[in-house]
Amino acid sequence: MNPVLFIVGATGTGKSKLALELAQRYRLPIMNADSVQVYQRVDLGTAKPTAEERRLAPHYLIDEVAPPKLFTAGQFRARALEILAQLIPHSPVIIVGGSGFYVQALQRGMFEVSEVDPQMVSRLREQAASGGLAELYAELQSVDPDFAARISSQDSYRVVRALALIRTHGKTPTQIRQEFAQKSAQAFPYPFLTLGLKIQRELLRSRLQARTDAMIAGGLIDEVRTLVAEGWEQWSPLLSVGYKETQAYLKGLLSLTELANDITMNSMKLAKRQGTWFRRDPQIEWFDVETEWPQAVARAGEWLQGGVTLTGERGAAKMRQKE
RNA sequence: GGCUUGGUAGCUCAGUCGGUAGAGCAGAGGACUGAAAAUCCUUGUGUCGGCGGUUCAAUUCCGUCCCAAGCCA
Repeated sequence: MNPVLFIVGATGTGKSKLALELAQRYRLPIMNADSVQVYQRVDLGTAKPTAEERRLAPHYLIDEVAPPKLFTAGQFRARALEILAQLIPHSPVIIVGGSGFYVQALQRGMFEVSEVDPQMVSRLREQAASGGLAELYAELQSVDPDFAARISSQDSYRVVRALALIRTHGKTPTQIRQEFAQKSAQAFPYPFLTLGLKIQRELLRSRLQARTDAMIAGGLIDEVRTLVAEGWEQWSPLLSVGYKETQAYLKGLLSLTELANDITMNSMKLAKRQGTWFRRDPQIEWFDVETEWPQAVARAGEWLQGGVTLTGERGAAKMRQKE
């Protein structure tokens, strides 16, 4: 069976560049695993591959959804598996992205629960936002004390999600997790290798500074202005790094210099969180983009070409596990 | 030149009626199962502008000098 190569790491490390290099060399398709690049019309601020770059290799799961629609990790997993089922019979696939949660969703599976009612969720969110969070957390504590203990009482996001699950399905997060644990064997049906790209922090900072300047010079502000004028200011991608700051700029809350500084700063914070996420995955093979790029390319090539037979102990073990 | 207000953590500032000081942000580390570029947790010793004086004790009071902003000449 054809193998899958994941390329992960923080924003600005060069994941897309590596993917494109490999895709061209071996004539392979690229699938996106970035939670913001799946959205249409947020192009400049997301560092999406350009139209030219997309001509060099087929890209999937970019521009999947238009405003005001949202895309979730669960939907990502489902779509990604559909697409892989089409592609894998014909070729290996490269999956690139910095959204650890999406990568995990694909590699390790998602709890099997149906959609929750969006209206109920927005009511819960409003309640949490208007001083009712403590009450909601207390309710969660009484229904699912184990889960409540694992999260912060201030974590409005998870408190709301937990209560939405409980009210929709009559099951607690703890129950859902336990049920899932018993049948999660076949989360990802293809042999895969995950490469992680790392970079020295100060180098990343200067790269992100340059990238921010290029985004602004390239028309980020106009991109945001147009979307805001159409009424999408609360649309999730417009609250992501680069977009929320530009919205603040358009409201006159920031100067142009402050805009650039804030975007770079928040990109660094994002990179830090992404690094924290991926660092805990012991299966990732890490390469420093400054000093180990050729090694990364070589390792990827070995995996993509030879697939299972040439990848040594680790790949073989993984393959046996998958069979 | 005179007057006024400031000078406290990398930044913005609070505070100490005299007993060597603490918030937010930044920075660092971490968590993470359907908005995840989200949401959240942990982490605060710095000649309290310099030098002198008073005092058992000064970042705090007094003097003086330096720096910044404003007002008056």
